[in-house]
Amino acid sequence: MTPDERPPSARREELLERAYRYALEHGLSELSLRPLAAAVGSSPRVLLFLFGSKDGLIRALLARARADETAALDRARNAGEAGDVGAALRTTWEWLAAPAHRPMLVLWLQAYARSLSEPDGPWAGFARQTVADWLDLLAARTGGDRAATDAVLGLAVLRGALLDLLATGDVARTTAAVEAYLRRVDGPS
Amino acid sequence: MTPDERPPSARREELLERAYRYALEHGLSELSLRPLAAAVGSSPRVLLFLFGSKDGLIRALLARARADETAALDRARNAGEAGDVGAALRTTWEWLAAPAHRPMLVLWLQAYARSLSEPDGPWAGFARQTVADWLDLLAARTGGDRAATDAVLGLAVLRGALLDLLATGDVARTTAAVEAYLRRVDGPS
DNA sequence: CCACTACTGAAACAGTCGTTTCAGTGGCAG
DNA sequence: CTGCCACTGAAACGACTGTTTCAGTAGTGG
Repeated sequence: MTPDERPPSARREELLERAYRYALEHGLSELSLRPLAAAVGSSPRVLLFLFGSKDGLIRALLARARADETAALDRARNAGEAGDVGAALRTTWEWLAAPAHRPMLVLWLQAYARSLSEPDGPWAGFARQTVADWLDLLAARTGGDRAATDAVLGLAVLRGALLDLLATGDVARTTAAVEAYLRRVDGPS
Repeated sequence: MTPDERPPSARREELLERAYRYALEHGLSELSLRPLAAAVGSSPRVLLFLFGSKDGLIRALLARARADETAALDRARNAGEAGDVGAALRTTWEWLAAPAHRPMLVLWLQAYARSLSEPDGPWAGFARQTVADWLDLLAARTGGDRAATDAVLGLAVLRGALLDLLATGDVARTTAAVEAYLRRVDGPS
């Protein structure tokens, strides 16, 4: 009998939220139960009981991180008029560049990288899914093939600038690059 | 007395090369000495002797990976005429999109992500350094401020498209996006 | 009161980790 | 032959890993 994870409960969600905040500070790669349990005021015994296994915990944390990402996705969806890819990109970049979101984005990149080198385990499919989510959003604003390519390119600009920003912390330089792109795609008018 | 790592020797470089190939298959995050030693036909004792510590080994592997990156950087430097950023980007993308380089690039992304969440340890500075290397190259081809921004943007396009490619494996779609960008930056002429 | 569910503490299990200790190899210079 | 040097094997050390066993506790509904 594989120990199943418990259905959502008050205690489970409280501990998940605290564990998520702990993961934002310490990263997911080196997470281990005993220090985590001590930090969130619990015990390894309880974490295993509520989440079934460490993999179950990681899956739950990844899902929690995806909830933050979905929030950003919705914000982009409601930005500007329908069909206005530029507005969606601009809004999303503002969100990405906000210093408060940096720990979450580092966590996101970690999960992305890990899911590439470990097709099995709780990380599986994270990268593929996150790409698909964003492309769906951006492509839904468009019609033809050329516009689909624009969505792929726009997403690449955001993600590449984000990589740069996370490494250097240089908001001004990376924002200038994103805006240079938007100026070209919107037309110089 | 901290156990120092030995100077380069025939045996050291041979084992480093084998360990590098092992890391390309299994990733760096979960690397541990005993399985690695078994795979490369050695023992933990010898790896510690030659590299001083596990951190020393990782530093050596990271440096080895950087050697591959430097090769790509030189290829970009020699592409097209001086001042032709587009040619450098195009050449680099061909290199990035080659299936043979994929394991190395996944490894690169792993190191990048890890160096963001762990400022100390052997990973330190990897992300910042790799960004700086490429920006130096691309910016050296240019003069004014606008061109510097173009370099940042061009690099972002490559890295963003690479993230997409590594997750989805879709060479055609990501290459189309990169070329759409190059067409705009070179001008429609 | 009683049974039931949800949760918890303490301790132990078997395994892996990086590293160290001790004791050697084989080869090559003097 | 002697001494030095690069390298190696076997075994152990203590710390840490996820997980399990056993034994509870608090609260709630019948």
